[in-house]
Amino acid sequence: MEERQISKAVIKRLPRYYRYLGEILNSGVERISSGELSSKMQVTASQIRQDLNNFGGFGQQGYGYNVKYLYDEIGKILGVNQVHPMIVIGGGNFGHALANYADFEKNGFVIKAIFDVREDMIGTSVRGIPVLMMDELESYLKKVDVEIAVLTLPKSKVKEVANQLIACGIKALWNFAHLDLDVPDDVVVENVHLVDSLMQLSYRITSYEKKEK
Amino acid sequence: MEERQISKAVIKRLPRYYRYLGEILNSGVERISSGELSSKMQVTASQIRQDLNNFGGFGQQGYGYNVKYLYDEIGKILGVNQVHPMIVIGGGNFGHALANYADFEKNGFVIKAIFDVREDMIGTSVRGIPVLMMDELESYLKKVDVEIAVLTLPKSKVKEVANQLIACGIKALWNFAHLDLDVPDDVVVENVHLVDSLMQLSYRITSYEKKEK
DNA sequence: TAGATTGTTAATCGATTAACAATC
DNA sequence: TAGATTGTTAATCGATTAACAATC
Repeated sequence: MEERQISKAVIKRLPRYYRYLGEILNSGVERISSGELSSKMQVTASQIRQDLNNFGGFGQQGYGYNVKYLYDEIGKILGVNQVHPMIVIGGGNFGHALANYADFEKNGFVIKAIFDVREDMIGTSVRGIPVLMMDELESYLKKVDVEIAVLTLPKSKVKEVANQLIACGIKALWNFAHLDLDVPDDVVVENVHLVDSLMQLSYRITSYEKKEK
Repeated sequence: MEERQISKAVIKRLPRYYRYLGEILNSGVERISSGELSSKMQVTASQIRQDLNNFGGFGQQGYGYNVKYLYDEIGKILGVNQVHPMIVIGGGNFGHALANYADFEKNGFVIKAIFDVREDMIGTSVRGIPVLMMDELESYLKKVDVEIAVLTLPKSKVKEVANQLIACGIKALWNFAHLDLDVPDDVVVENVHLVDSLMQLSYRITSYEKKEK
């Protein structure tokens, strides 16, 4: 039950480990030491070992880590060994782009439907994913098992829709709207704040130029 | 010249302060204390004061902070008081979505052109933003001042294009491809790794369910 | 002046790095 | 067995929080 809380910083690094290990695996390498991985990834070997040991001992003294095994184990930790059915709310440009992006499926994130309010989208589909109307949402969620709802709708409507989704039992929101959602404890929200990301870039440009003067 | 290095954690919080202050400003509030802001934003008042004091004393004892002034000052720190001309490389779904997203412009991030290789896009435009061909890129960059290049092209082509851009003098890359770019010291890269974000969400779903058992 | 709240120093907490005994 | 490399403890570093003197 009560597992030790893993820090956010560690979780944030896991997908990157997973990605590098996948590439190393594809290149046919069988084993790797924390030292080798360290130099590839530009993090310390110590950090790699500490991070991994939060979840258990995946390596072997004198040998290192078996790439395939470690890759799979990190996959399990991240939950990408399972299928995560998703729906996209908002059939605008962003919703379309996400639905068209095949990389998600490779990791088990499967978009089942797109919801929108625009009536001219009735009957359309994106890469085989049907576009449904928002008023069908609740009945849809009663029939179909959905784990993650992706929010790509206008800021003004997000809160209302999020509440509706939560009321229907959705426990995970991937939020692209530029606001913070206030949700119950058992609902997880991951934000993608593109404007914030751009501002951080802008800060770094500005501060770099300042330093040079 | 040699300013004290501001930590990444602080920079990451600045856009959020900026957003909240913008909303508070719009609601007509003139002054705010770190305590009030603290309860709105769910961070400690102490952190707010520490963060701000990295850049100077923006408040006044006994009074708090003038919302408009603080908002503007953070804007300057982030560089959103300036115009940042951008180009988008990759006219696919994502490039289109970004070009259509008007929120960037509000903060000074203006997309000037979209570049693609697909010849059927010649002469087209998105919201008035022209789509140009990749072979025009270098001559375009000689004529037009561009600060940020947005990379929304297939993984396989990103590195090559990034090098080309850097050779043309671009100093800032906003990278949507799922790989880490290796760039010179004077070039800044901000990554948007959507798959990583989704995996973090997935981890939190999985670990939450585990705890509940 | 008294009250409020900042700016800033000190204390605490957590994360990263270093070191090394355990062990393959 | 000797060499390599992990798992893990200890040391360091940095970030957050608490406390309070300065001051509006």
